[in-house]
Amino acid sequence: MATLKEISQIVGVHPSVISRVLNDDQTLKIKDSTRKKILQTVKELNYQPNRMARNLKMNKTNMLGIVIPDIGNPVYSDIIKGAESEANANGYSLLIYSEHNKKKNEFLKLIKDNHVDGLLIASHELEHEIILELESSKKPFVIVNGKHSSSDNYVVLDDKAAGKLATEHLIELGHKHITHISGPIYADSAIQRLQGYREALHQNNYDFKSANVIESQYTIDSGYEAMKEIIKNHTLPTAIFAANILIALGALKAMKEHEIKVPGDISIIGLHDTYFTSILSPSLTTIQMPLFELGVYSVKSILQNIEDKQASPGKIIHGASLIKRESTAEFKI
Amino acid sequence: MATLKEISQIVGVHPSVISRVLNDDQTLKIKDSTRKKILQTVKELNYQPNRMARNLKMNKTNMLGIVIPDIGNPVYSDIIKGAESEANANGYSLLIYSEHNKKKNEFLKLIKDNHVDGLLIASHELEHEIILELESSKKPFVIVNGKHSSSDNYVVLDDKAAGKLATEHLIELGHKHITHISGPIYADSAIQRLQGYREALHQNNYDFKSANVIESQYTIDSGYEAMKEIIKNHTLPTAIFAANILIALGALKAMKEHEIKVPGDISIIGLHDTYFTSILSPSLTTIQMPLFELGVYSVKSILQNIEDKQASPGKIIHGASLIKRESTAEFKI
DNA sequence: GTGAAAGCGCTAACAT
DNA sequence: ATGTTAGCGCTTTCAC
Repeated sequence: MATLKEISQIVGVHPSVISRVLNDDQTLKIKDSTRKKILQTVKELNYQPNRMARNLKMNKTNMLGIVIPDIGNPVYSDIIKGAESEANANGYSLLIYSEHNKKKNEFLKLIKDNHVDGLLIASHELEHEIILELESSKKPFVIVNGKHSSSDNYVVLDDKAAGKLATEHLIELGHKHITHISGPIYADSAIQRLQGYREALHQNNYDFKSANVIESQYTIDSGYEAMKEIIKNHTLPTAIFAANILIALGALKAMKEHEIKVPGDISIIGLHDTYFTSILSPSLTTIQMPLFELGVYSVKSILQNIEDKQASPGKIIHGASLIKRESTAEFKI
Repeated sequence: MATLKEISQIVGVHPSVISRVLNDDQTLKIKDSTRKKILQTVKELNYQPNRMARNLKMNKTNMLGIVIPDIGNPVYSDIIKGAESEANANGYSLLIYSEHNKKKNEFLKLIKDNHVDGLLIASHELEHEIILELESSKKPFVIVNGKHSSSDNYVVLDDKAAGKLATEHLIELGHKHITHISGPIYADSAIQRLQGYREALHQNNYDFKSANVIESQYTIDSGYEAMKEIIKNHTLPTAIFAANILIALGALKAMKEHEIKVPGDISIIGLHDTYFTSILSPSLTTIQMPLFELGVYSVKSILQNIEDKQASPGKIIHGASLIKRESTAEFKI
């Protein structure tokens, strides 16, 4: 790879001039002929500025990091796509840091050793000390899809509205016994979705019964276990609102094993839509969330923070829409 | 963030000594007391060597890149997990470069500007000139899950064996009319899988008919179109071997729309297993491929190349196994 | 046992 | 209109 020095020797001009030409330095006065010559040799030698040198000099890597629990989770791939698209549009690239298989909180190194200029954190288990460390690092960060008591740097979805929408859909279909398989209660998203469920019940003069809420992780396995518990311990509900797509998949699996017909015996609606929900049999009714936009806005927020040196306040990305498919049907006695 | 210089001032020793202590320089002779003092202040100040400076000095980023067509594709997430795991085990991190939404061949920049020390390329559309550019860059690269006529740096799966296994399964179930929805014929994986299909037919004294092969992209939409074409133009087969999981999903969708029962009317087997195949109704019979191992080996190969300065030859990762589920059944008249 | 010096490739402020 | 200089933070070779 050619260096600035090499180019300068060929063109017969000082390296710094080349640098200024390539970086569009407006204050630079230069003859058109030399500029041409420079640009031509740069092109001929296929010159590419050395990123490592540039980074060191400018104290900037033009990389953003995104910390996610698991790269295989379809919810995150949509967030990533949004984040990546916005990052690229601004000359940044996105380093995806998947936490499965890593030591806890190891992601802090990304910031501490200047690997990235800013960090999106889409991980729900964030301890207070971690936030403190992040803040002391002076690098911008934003908590994506979750809140934390000790930080205002967050971007979330309107999970409450989504939970309400899901529950209202089941109510409109005439269901009286609606069970909610919630996410883990330490996650703000789970709390909000549960809250939406409660509000919908309340506004329709339904009693909220805590026995109708089963807590689960946001995983297939955990959703499966939750559904088995519902089947074992309770009188069967006629409808289920699963707080997450993976939970819904797990619940479907359990129902299939127990030969519970969907939607004949039980209707089910899941939160988050993904590319295969329409292919399931029955196809799954879902609440679609603006995950791409969540990623986009999170990056916007970080970039603004990088420029302004001050964090933007917490933000909610609205927009949750019902996608009615086959897994929910009218309640019939 | 503290720098070496700052530490050195506190400890009262030259920066270079600190560097040598931290990098375990065996030739360094130093008093135990000063070493202790150094390590202690390093810890107290939470010192982290500046990655950008280190990169420049050592001409090395300790990053590997992986170029994939689409981050949402479950096939790639397993490869990524394997690659990441092996990279991390060797002190490298993995930069995921998803090509959706990017200019073609833009990934070359990753290498040219020294962003990464080596590149895994899991993209099927690789032109000859790109290979040339890669080779002229002198950085290690490996083509993952695909071959290319002009390079020996590849790691592939045993796609032929997988295609054979899938087809044999259908033959054993008594099917006579087996249609193959193949991948795009410019992809080596598609050619190999088709070859496996042919071999299985041949060894069982079945005629190979080109009319029984429909070409598709490795996407849901394309698989859907391919299946619709089969339904429209041909006498229906009794079994289908889909060259890829997404193709299988698309085919399932088309069959569902046309009220074709699986496996009652048509049996279907897909290549690649993923987390939700068992949850589909009917659950999908698949050929599971060692994708994680593919990722692991690809990184091993790159790292060896970085050390030895010479590429390892092409390699096939064996291991394709049938996972029998509900979507395939015995042929009954 | 420790220090000094050089330099990776680039950019930015200041000279000429 | 172009050149000079300094320095980002680190590692490495050599000197004492």
